[in-house]
Amino acid sequence: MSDRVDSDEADALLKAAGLRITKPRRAIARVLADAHDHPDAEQVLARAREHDPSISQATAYRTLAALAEKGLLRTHTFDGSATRFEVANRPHHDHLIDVETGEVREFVSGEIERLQRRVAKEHGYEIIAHRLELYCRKAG
Amino acid sequence: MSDRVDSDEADALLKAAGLRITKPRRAIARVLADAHDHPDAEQVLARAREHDPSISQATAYRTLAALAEKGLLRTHTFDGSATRFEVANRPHHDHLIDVETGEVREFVSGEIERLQRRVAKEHGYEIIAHRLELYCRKAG
DNA sequence: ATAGTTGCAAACGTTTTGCAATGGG
DNA sequence: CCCATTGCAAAACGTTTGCAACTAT
Repeated sequence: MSDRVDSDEADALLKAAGLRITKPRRAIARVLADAHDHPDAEQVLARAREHDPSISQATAYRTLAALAEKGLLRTHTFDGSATRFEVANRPHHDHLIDVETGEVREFVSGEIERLQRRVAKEHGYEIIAHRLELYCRKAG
Repeated sequence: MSDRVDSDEADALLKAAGLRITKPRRAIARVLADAHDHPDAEQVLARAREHDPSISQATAYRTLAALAEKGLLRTHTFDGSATRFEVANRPHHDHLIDVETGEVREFVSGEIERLQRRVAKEHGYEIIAHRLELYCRKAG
């Protein structure tokens, strides 16, 4: 019900990373906590500057790197483009990337995951993590 | 038995891409045909320069881009680092990575591929390419 | 002959870094 | 108070591009 929840989530990210809580970092963490997409550093910076216009590019990159290094953000490098970020505490999903627009859709397929486990098992392994990306174009 | 095979393979790559056969391109294609690893552009250039030291960076990038665009090279972008290349004339496969030893096994699952196409179709897309990596540990 | 290709160098987009000033614990 | 953090600007990095000279067909 209360907005405080979001603010707490942002601070929690920073604390979990062992980072001092500062105004720029709070704005950046807030952006990530609120994001429903997979923004790259430039987009994170632009959004954070709506809260605090004085934030520098360097701080955005440094904060993102620190959070990612501590495992609090997941990073995706779709093809050769800019690294995109998302908070890591959300349920697993895979990605479908529109190669023409760069749009990213999330999906989950229990069947695919089951088959992945079967493949792993056939090789004598169990899956710790996986990455599945579908590079697509709109069907004609 | 004969070395000519390699040279032909390099030329075949260029012809298949509809590119004129030139000395720099032949050297680059040769490097790719001979590669047993996944070199990035800089490595391809360095190796090609052993055959022809006058090759420019621009030509390396342009040739790699042309071959990749025609589907004759596969590209991998591990993390955010430089794009790596490999000739695409080997059958498609996915990767199972042993997170403890780093060993990489290749596998193919027609069923998974079929489900991938179904997922894409459900979103109104067709798959251009995909990447599937299973990070595993040996089953207890 | 002529369209495709080249090397060079400059530009590009993303990310990192050196530094002096600032500010959080 | 002290060290982490900041903004700035410049540099680093991988990659692309404009251009005039060259070359395969």
